[in-house]
Amino acid sequence: MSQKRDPRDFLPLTDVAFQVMLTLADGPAHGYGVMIEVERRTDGAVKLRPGTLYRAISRLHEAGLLEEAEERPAPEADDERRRYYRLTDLGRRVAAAEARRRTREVEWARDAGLLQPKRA
Amino acid sequence: MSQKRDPRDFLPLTDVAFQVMLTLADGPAHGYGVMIEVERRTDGAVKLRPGTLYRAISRLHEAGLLEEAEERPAPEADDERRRYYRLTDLGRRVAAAEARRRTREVEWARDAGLLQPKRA
DNA sequence: CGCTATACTCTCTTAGAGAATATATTCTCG
DNA sequence: CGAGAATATATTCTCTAAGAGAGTATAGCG
Repeated sequence: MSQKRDPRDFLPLTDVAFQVMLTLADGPAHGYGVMIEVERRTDGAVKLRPGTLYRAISRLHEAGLLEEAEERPAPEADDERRRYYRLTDLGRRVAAAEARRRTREVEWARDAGLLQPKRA
Repeated sequence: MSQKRDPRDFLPLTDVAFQVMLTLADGPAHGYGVMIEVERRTDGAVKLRPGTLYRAISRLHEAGLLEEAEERPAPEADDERRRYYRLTDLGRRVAAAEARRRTREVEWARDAGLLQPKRA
């Protein structure tokens, strides 16, 4: 039992959901941290607003793709208000499937001449 | 004047919009053809419904990313009901920018260990 | 006191899902 | 051959889901 659902049943993920899961794939993080990290990584191009972020998190939580992490950083580096999340096993597989799907999209873009060829 | 807008102002594109533009990047196509082609390329994983497709087309059209093409296939291969579209120059640049953005996402996914490394 | 960090909620608008409408052509079967 | 089914094609409508943006709340820090 437990999880017999096919990761592909969850695809395609929205861009926001994928960004959140990508951040969590590096390890547990808290909501505000995800917000900052996505903005940093995308050079400010993708900006998660609180309404967008927290609702995305709660949807992913309900879908069983992420869960709250109990382990917390050492107290001197922590802030007790934070709520940490991490990907579930299913979540990681879904994120991987979505990454493969997007890889194919990018390859089509390359084939269509929208990108530089892989190696000149 | 004409087009002085930065392609990045249009990002991020939704997945549907990107799929449509990716199809048109191969050359002009008509609505129904795009629908079939996206479904084929994605092995049925992404299914464009009429309501989704035609509204996406009309949004992209209003935004100046695609335009109607006058050239049509030879009459014996044509169907006069069809309406052909093709990317504008701006549209092609926007699609390319989106493709680069998505390339970066996929690279993050790889760095996070969600995908097989580039070359074993 | 005002700023930053943090979480959460509310409303408004946009986008996608899915079904329905319309019509011409082509295919199939009695 | 002719009727009816299926296909090709475009468009519209309503319902739901998702993102935008602003606002609320609170604690700590300089």
